[in-house]
Amino acid sequence: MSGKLSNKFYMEKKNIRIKDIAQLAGVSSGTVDRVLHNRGKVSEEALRKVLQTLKEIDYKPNLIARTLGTKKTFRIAVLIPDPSQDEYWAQSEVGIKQAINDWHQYDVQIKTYFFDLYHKDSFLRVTHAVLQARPDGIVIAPIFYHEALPFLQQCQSYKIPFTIFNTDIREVRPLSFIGQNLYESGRVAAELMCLGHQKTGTLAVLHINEDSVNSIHLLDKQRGFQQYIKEKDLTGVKIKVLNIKDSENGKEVKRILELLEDETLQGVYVTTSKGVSFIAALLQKLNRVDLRLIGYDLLPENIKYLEAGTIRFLINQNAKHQTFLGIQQLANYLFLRKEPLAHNFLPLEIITRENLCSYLRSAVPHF
Amino acid sequence: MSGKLSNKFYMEKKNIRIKDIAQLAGVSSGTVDRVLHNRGKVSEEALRKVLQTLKEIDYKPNLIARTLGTKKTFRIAVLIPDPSQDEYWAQSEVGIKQAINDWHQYDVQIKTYFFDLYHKDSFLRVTHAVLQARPDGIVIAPIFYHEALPFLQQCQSYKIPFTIFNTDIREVRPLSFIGQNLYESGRVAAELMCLGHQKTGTLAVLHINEDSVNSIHLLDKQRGFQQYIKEKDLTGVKIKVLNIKDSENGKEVKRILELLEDETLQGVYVTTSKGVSFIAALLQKLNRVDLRLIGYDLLPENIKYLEAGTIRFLINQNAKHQTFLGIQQLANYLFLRKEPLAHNFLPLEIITRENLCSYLRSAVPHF
DNA sequence: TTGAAAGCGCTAACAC
DNA sequence: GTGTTAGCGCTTTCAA
Repeated sequence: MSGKLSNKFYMEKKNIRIKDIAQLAGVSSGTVDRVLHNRGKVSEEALRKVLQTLKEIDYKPNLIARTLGTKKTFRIAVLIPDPSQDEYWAQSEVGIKQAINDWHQYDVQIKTYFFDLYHKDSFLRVTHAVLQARPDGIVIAPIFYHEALPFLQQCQSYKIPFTIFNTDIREVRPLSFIGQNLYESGRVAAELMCLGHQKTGTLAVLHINEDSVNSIHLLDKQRGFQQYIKEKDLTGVKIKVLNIKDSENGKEVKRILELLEDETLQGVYVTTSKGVSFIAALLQKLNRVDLRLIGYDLLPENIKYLEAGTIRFLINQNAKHQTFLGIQQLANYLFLRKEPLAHNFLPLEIITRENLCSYLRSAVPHF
Repeated sequence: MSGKLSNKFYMEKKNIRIKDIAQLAGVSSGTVDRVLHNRGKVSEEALRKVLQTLKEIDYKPNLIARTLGTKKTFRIAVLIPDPSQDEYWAQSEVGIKQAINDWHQYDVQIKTYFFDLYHKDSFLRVTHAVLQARPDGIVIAPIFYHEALPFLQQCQSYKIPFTIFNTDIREVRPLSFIGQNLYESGRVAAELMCLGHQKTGTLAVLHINEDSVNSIHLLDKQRGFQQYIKEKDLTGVKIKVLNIKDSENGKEVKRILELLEDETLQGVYVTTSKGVSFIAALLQKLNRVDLRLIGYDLLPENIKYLEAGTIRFLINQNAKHQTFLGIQQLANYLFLRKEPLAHNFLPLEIITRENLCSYLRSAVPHF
């Protein structure tokens, strides 16, 4: 340290190793290791000495060496709906693929399990298969609440750590949850809807093509939307809520058309990622592109209408990032013992025609 | 592979090691290593054999083992303006601190060099100090173009890799550039400005408290803003551009006040992060909060006015993330030999009152 | 209960 | 030119 004054960085000392601690404490490195991981079998005396030196210095283990030392290979199961059924989940799968790519070389094996987006029994089958496989960790989008709950409780009793994304389940304590605050999401939509608009007229909230299971969550968005309007004291503004189970169904389409014919209608907020392009198509046909249309996610169809100007705003839920992060956190936990944050609420990204390509360009970070 | 059928993951094979390649090619692992890093001293014959097997299999080196094997400690110099002079650069420093924290345990030493935001000679002094220290890599915000250029060319001739962030310098080929597309940034501002507004009136573009050096870049924003208006064919909209060198100066303030008294004024776009809170304060005083005010960055002052509703939109340049990413990419390059993308244009994040806290909550990812 | 030692996959120095 | 080998810091096994 004294002889290298020409080196601007000389003040940085090398990290302390287990060996150093052992030396300072007057024990062997094996004993230090046992203390660090309290694997027992350490005498009072040795324990005291090691803890003492540990207190005096700031030991940060070399995670890389640790990783190399433990030859254990981890197996992670990822459960999401079948990507071929839904563009949103197709994006999620992209995140999985990226994570697989990142971790492949380190004996972290990631296996994907798809279940049918519309059939709970398919989900149940998959969860059974996962439990059979006894993975070291699980990453899951628990969109079927009632079926997911017992499964996750089972995981807990098996001591299999899991991270949850997309849909929160409050009853279980996951290693971490990754998602967005849906209430705030609704508020953001309302804010964008009202910006520069007149203080009268009708706004519509549409829940399209979603299972009733999910609608619990969609109600959060709706609440946020309504609450914002209420707070702004926009008493001249009426909010119509429509629940469209099946946009292919003629009767349902008729309800939508009726809504769109409303002369006082100012804007439409679609709470589901797959619903908004359907409305956009209708608006184009009806030549009502003056309406302010707000929806979710950078799905190919949605992007098309955003670029065309029919959709004004998309709030990005970033399924790719959510999924990637979920796996990343679990793998880091297993592999490097890094505890993730319990709750990771991703930012509510506002996408417009003009900032769209800045988002399309920027990939999920690789590490 | 055959005996473990009960294991759902059995099909995943273990990663190939150098030793395996050596065996397959019928040479020693030393030779394989020499080929992989083309350190020469390999016979035609051996080279051929190794390359052949390398072609047949998909070898991904274990970066963790490599890291542990190379005992080299890297030294990275980071150059930014003095954080105490400017909140924007204070955020940048937060990114540095996070990176230091991440890399400390792996013998990647990061040293920060601050220079005076307003004095080029201070920058020159700092660059000399950096060159003296001969770091293994440099991360720099080259806000003084004419001074930075020769410095970076010097770095190139010394073969010191560097990443650039915040301000692009096209003449040199950095390892990577991290920043935003400023032209698009201006377009986004214009889009947000026009949304739901009437098609007549005046819009103001204000460059506040920036050196002429930076104004080259601010002009990009201005161009984007103007171009958007032009494309929209908003012929009734007039754009006033003001260049305010010093918002403390009475004369300059007067020019601003004159502008704000303009009855036709609809909105103000401030291209600099530190200028917008000054305008916001004025608007509050003049009780002209109906004006749409758009600025940059989540600085404490700006956040205050965004929450109050005086600022409608902030476009986030995310100095923290830019800086963190710059260091991250350089360190990964030195340490793990991961080539970053040459250009990393970060997304143009639109911040409103309602999505603000979702952004404040989400930290720069740690890895 | 403890220390010694092998080994994780790779790098780099060193003989031959 | 080539193969061998000693680490990197940690975990884990095995004697003692």
